[in-house]
Amino acid sequence: MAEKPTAAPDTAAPAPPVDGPVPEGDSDTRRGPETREAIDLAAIELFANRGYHATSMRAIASAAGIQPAAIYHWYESKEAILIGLQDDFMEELTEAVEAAVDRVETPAAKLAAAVREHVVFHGLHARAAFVTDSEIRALTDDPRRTLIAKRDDYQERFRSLIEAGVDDGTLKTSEDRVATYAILLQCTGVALWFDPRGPLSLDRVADLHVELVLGSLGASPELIAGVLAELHDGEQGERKAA
Amino acid sequence: MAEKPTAAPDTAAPAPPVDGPVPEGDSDTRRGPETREAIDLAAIELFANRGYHATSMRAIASAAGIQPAAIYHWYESKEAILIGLQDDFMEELTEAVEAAVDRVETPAAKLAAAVREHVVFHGLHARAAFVTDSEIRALTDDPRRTLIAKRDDYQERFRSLIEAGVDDGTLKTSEDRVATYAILLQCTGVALWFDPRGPLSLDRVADLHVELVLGSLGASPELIAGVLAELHDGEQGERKAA
Amino acid sequence: MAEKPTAAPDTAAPAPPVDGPVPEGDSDTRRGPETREAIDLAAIELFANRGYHATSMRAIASAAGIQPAAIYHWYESKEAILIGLQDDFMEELTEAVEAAVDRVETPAAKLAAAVREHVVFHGLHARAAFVTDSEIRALTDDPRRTLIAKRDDYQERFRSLIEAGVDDGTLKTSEDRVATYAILLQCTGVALWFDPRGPLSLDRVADLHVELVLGSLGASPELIAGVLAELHDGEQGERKAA
Amino acid sequence: MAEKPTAAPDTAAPAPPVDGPVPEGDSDTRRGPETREAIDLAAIELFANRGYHATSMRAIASAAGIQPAAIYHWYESKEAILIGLQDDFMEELTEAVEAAVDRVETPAAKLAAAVREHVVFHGLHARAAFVTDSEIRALTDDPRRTLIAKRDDYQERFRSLIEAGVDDGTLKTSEDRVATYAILLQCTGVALWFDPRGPLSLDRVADLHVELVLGSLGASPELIAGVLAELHDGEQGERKAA
DNA sequence: AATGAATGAGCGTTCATTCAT
DNA sequence: GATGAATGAACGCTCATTCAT
Repeated sequence: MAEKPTAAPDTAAPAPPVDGPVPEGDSDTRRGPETREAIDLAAIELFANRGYHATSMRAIASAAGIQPAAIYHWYESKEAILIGLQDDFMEELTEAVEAAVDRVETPAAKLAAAVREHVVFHGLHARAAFVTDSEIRALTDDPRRTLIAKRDDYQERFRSLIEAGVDDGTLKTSEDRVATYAILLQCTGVALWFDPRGPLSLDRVADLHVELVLGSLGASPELIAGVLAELHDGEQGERKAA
Repeated sequence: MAEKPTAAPDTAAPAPPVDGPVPEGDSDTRRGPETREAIDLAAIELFANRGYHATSMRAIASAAGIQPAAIYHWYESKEAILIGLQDDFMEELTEAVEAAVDRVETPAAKLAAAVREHVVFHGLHARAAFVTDSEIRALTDDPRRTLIAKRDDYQERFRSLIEAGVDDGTLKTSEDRVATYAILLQCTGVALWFDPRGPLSLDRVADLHVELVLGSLGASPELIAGVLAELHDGEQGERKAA
Repeated sequence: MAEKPTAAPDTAAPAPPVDGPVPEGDSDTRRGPETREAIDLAAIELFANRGYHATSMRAIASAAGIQPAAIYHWYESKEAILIGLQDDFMEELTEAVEAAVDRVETPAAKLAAAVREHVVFHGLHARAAFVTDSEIRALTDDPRRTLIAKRDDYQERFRSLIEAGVDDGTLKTSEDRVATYAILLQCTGVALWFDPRGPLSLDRVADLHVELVLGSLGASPELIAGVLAELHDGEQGERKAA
Repeated sequence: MAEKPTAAPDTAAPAPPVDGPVPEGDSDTRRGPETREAIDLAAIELFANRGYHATSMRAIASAAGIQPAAIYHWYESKEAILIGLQDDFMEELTEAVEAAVDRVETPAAKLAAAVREHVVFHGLHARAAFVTDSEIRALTDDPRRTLIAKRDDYQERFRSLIEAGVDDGTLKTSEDRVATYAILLQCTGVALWFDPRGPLSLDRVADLHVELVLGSLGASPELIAGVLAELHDGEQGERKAA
C-alpha cells in the first residue's frame, strides 16, 4: 500500500490539471448550456481532488460560477453528476480502445494496442479516470451495478485478448485472470502519477507499459519491438486524420 | 480506468472481511481498552467500505457498540482515528518487507521477496491497506505530508532494489521509475480484488506476482523459478518459528 | 459588588422589553430581510437575558420563527450576530452623543449633553447596551480588539470633555481618569435597572445623572441648573424636527 | 455604551490577578481539602475571565490539577461551585462594610466608610466580585432569588445611609434610589478596572470615590475633607490589629 | 480521595435539496 | 435559466454528570 501512484491526484507531487482548469464563472446570468459544461468541469476537478463525499454542491456551484440551485436545472441530483461523468468516461474509453484494437491484426498487437490506448486515455483524462474508478462505491445500488457491469465487460475484453495470445503461442501466463487484474491496475494507475509537464511524454509512457505488459506475459524482446513498430505505423495514419 | 480491482473492496463481488468482522457491541459498559480495539475495527471496516467522508462518528460508534462520545476518550478526533490506522499499517508493512528482504541475498531475490511480502501483507490486511492508500487526501496538511513522505520512502526502497538488479545484470528496464510505479500499483491492487475464499491461495497469488514482476523486468523463466525456490526455502524456516 | 443594577436585565424585578418584544414567527416561509430583523431581535433579547454562551442558535431560530439553518443565510456564524449587534450599537451611540455634544457650547454643557444622551440611549436600547458591554469577552481575538478600541475611543471623549471643564475652571477633579470610569459606569448602569414602566421617566433619570455627575465634579447648584436649562432648550428645537 | 470599566476583567488593559494565580496542580493524588481550594481558585479565575457558561468542568479540573470527576467529591454540581463563591463573597463583603460603618458616628462618615470599604473590597477581590455580580443570571431560580435578596438588602443599607445624611442636613439628593444605584455602580465598577500594579494605590482610589460620592450628594469640600480624616484615623487602629 | 470510562443531551454548523419568483 | 430563501436531517464534537473501582 501507499506508494505514490495510488494517492489522489492532488496529493502526488505535481498535480497536473490534465482535464483543464476550472473557469471562474463570470457574473452573467442566463448562460445556458455553457453552464452545464462549467458544472461538469468543476465536478470532475473537485471530485478528483477531494472526493465525491468531500465535495459539496455549494463548492461545485461556486467553482462553476453559479448558485447551487442552478445545478438542479441540469442535473437531478449530486449523484446524477457523478453518474454522467462516469458513463461518459467509460463510453469514450471503451470506444477508443475498441477502435485501437481494430486497427491491428495479431492477438499480441491487439493487446498492445489496447494497453497503449488505455494508458494514453488515462493520461489525457486523468481526473475523470480517477473519479470513475475511485467513486464507484459512492453510487447507490442501481447505478453502481450498472457501472460495475461495464467495468467487468471492459476487463473481460482484456482477458480474452490475453487468452488469444496464449492460444496462438505468442504469450504465456499462469493465471489469465490474475494477469488481467495486474495489467489493468498498473495501466490505470498512470492516471495517478502521470504529469504532462514531467520528463516523459505520454506516448513514451504508453510504450513503456506495452513493454512491461508483454514482458510480464513472456513475450520476447523481438516480439515486443515488432509490435511497437506495428502500433506506431497505425498511429501515423490516425494522427493525420485527427 | 474502472476495472474491477480499483474499486472499493465492497463494490467488488465478494468483499472478504479479511481484517475480521466487526463485533456487535454487547451492552456491557466500562470495557476499557477493548473499546479502543472495537473502534479501530469498526473504523477500518467502515472507512474501507464507504470511505472516510461517508463514515460518520455515529456509525463507527454504533458498529463498535458504544456511544459516539465514548470515541473521544480514545481518539482526539475523527482524523486521529484515520492517522492511527494509516501509521500502524505503514509501520507494520515496512517492517515486514524489510525483514523479508533481509532473508535473501541477491538483488533479484530481494526484489522478489519484497514483492511477495507486499502482496501477502496487502492480501492479509486488505481493508487497512485500502484505507491507508485511498484516504491520504482526507488528511489535513500536516499528517498528509508525513504519510506521503513515508510512502515515498517505501517506494524508493523498491526502486533501488530494481536498480540493483539492473546493475548486476539480472534485470532490465527502460525506466526504473515507471517500472516502480507499475509494479507497486499492480501489487497493491491485490488488496482490491483478493478473496481468501476464492480458488487461489494468497501464497499462490504472491508467487504469480513475483512471476509477473520479474518477467516484466526481463528475467528469464529459469531465474524466476530459481528465485521462487529460494524464497520458499526461506519461508519454511520462518514458518516454523511463528 | 452585587447590588441590583449590575445584574442582567432579566434578573432585576421588572425586566422591561425596551427594545421591543420578540415577534413570534408566523409560519410563512420565504420572508426575506424581515427574517434578518427577526434574528436580530431574537438575538438581542436572548443574549441580554441569558448571555451569549447560554443562548443556542436553535433558541434564536425558534424565537425568530425559523429553522436554525436559515440563520446562516443572514449571518456567517453565531459570533457574527454578536459582532453585528455590538457594532450597530456602538456606532449609533457614538453618533448620538456626538450630535448632542455639538448642540451646545461650554465644556460643562458639552459634558452634560454627553451624559444625558448616554443615559437616554442606554435607557432606550437597554438590551443592546447590556450585550455590547458584557459580551466583549465572548468575542474572538480580532473582533474583540476592534470593539475594545472603539470603547476606548468613546471613553476618551468623555475624559477630554472633563479635562476641558477643569481647564476653564467650571469643574474640579482629583483624577480625571478615575472620574471618567466612575461617571461612565454609573451612566451605563442605567441600562441595568431603568424600567420605562416605573415612576421615573427616562428624561428625569437623565437629568438626575447630569446632576450627580456635575455635582461629583464640584459644580455649583447654580451651574447645574443653568446647564440643564440650556440642554432642554436645545432639545425642544430637536424635538420639533423629529 | 461599552466604556472600559464594565467589560470583563480580562478585556481591560492590565487584567490584574488580584485573587492570586491558579496553581498548576501537582500530580499527587489523594490531596484532600487542598483540592477544594484549588477548585475554588480555578473556578473564580475561569468564571471571571471567560464567564460561567464558557467555563467547562474539564477546564476547572485541569486548572486545579485534577480529573473532572474529582470535583464532584467537593461540589454537587457546577452551579454549586458558583453559589458557594457568590455566597462567600456576599457574606464577607457585608461583614466588612458593616464593621467599617460601625467604626464611625455621623451619617456622612458612615456612608463614606461604607463606600470606602466597598471599593477596597472590590479592588482586593476583583474576580470574585465580578463573578458574583455578573453571573446572577446563570443561577437557577431558587439560588438566584436568594442572592438577589441579599443584594437588595445590601443596597438598602446604602440607601438608608444616604437617607440619614439627607435627614440630618449634611447631604442632598433629588432621588435617593437613583443616587444609590449610581453610587454603587461606580464603586462596584472598580473591580473592573483597578490594577494594583497601576499608578494609583487602592487606598487612593477608595478616597477618590468617597470624594466623588459625597460631592455628588452635595457635600461641601470641607465636609469631605473632614470625613476622610475621620476615616483614616479609624483605619490606623484597624491596621495595627490586622 | 480520586480516577477512568462512559453516557445522553445538546452544541454550532453544513448538507443536499426545494420552490416561488 | 437562474436565484434567494428556506428546510430537515445529519455532521463532528463537547457538555455536565455518573459510577464502579
